[in-house]
Amino acid sequence: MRFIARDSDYAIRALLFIAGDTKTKTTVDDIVKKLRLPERFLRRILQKLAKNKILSSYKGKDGGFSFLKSPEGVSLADIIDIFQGKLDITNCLLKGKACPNIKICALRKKIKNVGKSVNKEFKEITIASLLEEGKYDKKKNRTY
Amino acid sequence: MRFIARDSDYAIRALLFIAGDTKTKTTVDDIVKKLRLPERFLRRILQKLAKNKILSSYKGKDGGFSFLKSPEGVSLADIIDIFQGKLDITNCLLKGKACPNIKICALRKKIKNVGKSVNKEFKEITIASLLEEGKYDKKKNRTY
DNA sequence: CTTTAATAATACTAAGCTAGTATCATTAAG
DNA sequence: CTTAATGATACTAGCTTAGTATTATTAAAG
Repeated sequence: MRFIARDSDYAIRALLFIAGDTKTKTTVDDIVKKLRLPERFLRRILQKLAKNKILSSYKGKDGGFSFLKSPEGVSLADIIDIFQGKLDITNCLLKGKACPNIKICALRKKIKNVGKSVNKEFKEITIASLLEEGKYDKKKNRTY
Repeated sequence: MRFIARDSDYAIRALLFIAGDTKTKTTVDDIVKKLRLPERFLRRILQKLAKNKILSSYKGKDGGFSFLKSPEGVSLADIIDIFQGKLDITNCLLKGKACPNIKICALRKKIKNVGKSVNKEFKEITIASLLEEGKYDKKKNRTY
């Protein structure tokens, strides 16, 4: 089972790059050159991040992307929510059909609770916190 | 994001039925009639459960399925593992390609930990424990 | 020793999802 | 008005999911 889809993953990489960038506006080309991600795909990802008020986008010459929310305010939970949907979708798969246990379902309730706790943990992982760890690694000559 | 795929879901329903069945061997037809699940699909699911030593299968007349492990020993983690693969697959999606942060990845380490704790919680949800709750609901005229 | 009632193995398939690509439109600076 | 950026939208190959279909095997019972 995979927690992180490719678009979420690329989004996080890109956000880390933008957060660590010295320029006030970062272009898609800058990110692509550094992170070697597929350009058009990344464009759509950044567009989605802009639509979801994570980034601001600026069209035209000297355009690019910058954070709208601060990196402290952007968590893994937010990203996963945007690209993969809410974590706690644990609906009954037989809904509508003749399900013998339609009224309550102990299992689903339990899973929902697990989903909630995962969500809580993911909320604590922010772009800012990851960037901090990234800086630490920079000393060892590792970049994010 | 979905935690439980359809085959896992059907597997759990079927296991709950088998665990609660008074017969020593339960046939696929019995389960299909009661739970209204797609027969051929369910067959393959039960075969997989047998291959994975969760159930014993008996061919021929008077054949059917029964628990090999006890229902106490079969957890949600086991089922998900069988049908959806291990929970903590958080490999770097850029592995092999030129990844700027190939050596360590703080994010992935964190996610791996979340995966581990989910796995722990899923290990505590057993067929037996779900059956207990089912029995409680039976008093309210609800069957599993 | 054949019929019957069960599972086993394996191949196939339609629909939807994932991870992209391609094209054209819009915008703003200089 | 050219250039350099993003925006919107449509398309697509390959994979995954949720099944179906077919043929083989096995064991009990008459």
